[in-house]
Amino acid sequence: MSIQHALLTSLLERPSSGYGLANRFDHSMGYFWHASHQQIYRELGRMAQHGWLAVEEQESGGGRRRKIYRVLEAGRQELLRWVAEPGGSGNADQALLIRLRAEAVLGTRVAGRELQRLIDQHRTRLELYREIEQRDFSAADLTHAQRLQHAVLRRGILAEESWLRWARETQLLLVEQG
Amino acid sequence: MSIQHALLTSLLERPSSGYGLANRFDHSMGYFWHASHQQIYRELGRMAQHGWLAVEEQESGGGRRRKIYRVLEAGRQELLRWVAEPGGSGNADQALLIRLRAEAVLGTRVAGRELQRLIDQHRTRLELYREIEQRDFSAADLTHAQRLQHAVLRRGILAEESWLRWARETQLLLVEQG
DNA sequence: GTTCACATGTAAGTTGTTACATGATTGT
DNA sequence: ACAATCATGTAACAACTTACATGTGAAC
Repeated sequence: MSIQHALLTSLLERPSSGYGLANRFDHSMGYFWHASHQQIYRELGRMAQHGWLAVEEQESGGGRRRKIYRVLEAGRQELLRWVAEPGGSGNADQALLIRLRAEAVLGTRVAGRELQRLIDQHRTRLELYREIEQRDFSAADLTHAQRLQHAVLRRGILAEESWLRWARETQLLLVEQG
Repeated sequence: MSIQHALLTSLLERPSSGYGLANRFDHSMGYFWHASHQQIYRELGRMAQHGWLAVEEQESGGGRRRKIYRVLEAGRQELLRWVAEPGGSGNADQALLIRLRAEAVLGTRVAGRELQRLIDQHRTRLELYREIEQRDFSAADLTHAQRLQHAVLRRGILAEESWLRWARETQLLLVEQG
């Protein structure tokens, strides 16, 4: 459900049509998330019904219709509420990235708490994976099948290490008062 | 749809009940994927209908019912077909990890091609991200908002670098004849 | 006797994907 | 004229999540 908050963030940066949003989305959030245009149109419709967005229909000259969506105060409040709220459902790592982008446009400073929560979580998981690695894959004479299983575990370990490196980098950034 | 192939792989390693599968799944594939028990029961039912699995119903003594699923030849053939077939829909990175596990149990040696295909893809993406970084975030006087946007891009860059490190590690493994 | 792990399922709702459908503007 | 890009939507389906529902066996 945080696709809505990703869209709110994008729309606060600049009011846009669904089409324009889909394109910008691929460039600004595309590093970690893709949304199809159908998803975007559906969510825009819902958020307009909730009163989070204003729709301005343009019939610019001829027949080409465009709908420009702009975030209303209720939408901004919803985004503020969501950025400050910890966890929630769905992928928390992705949600954190959206929260950082949202902070950039809202000017708040609350995402650091969520970052710390996820750091603890990832650290625990990494420790677990390393224990499994030591226990099951530290022998010198592993079979080919075992080495393949090890490779799958390695992906998990390297992914956690990489995430934690990024998290430290980002934590330094949040501590500075820019 | 490759949840089916993940389950086939697990069941080839050991025939199990849906419940047992759900638990083992969290430990063997849990590094990159979680499946709820409802998903598992549904897919087991479908695969049994397809004739990929045999179901042995146990009414062990009293009333406790268990269904033990075992992979039939048709299921093994399907897994063989899928492992060799490139790409397909869904997350290709996750699918590769399942393919590696499947190779461990099938004894095939075809996943290397898919690994190379994904390496090329990830390399291209990483280059693109680095270009964006240089173009938009190499100045010394970035605002706080810009630095947050940079952090989001950094996650993408570090994730790609980490994936490629893993891929090189894994490629060496596949080249050795274990 | 009550909690925990085992074990399986239905139902409803949300989200995501794929296919189909339409029409205008811009550039060649 | 024709293709590409802009622009929006419906419909059907597939996948996934959450809640509800049930019952056994073992341990404490």
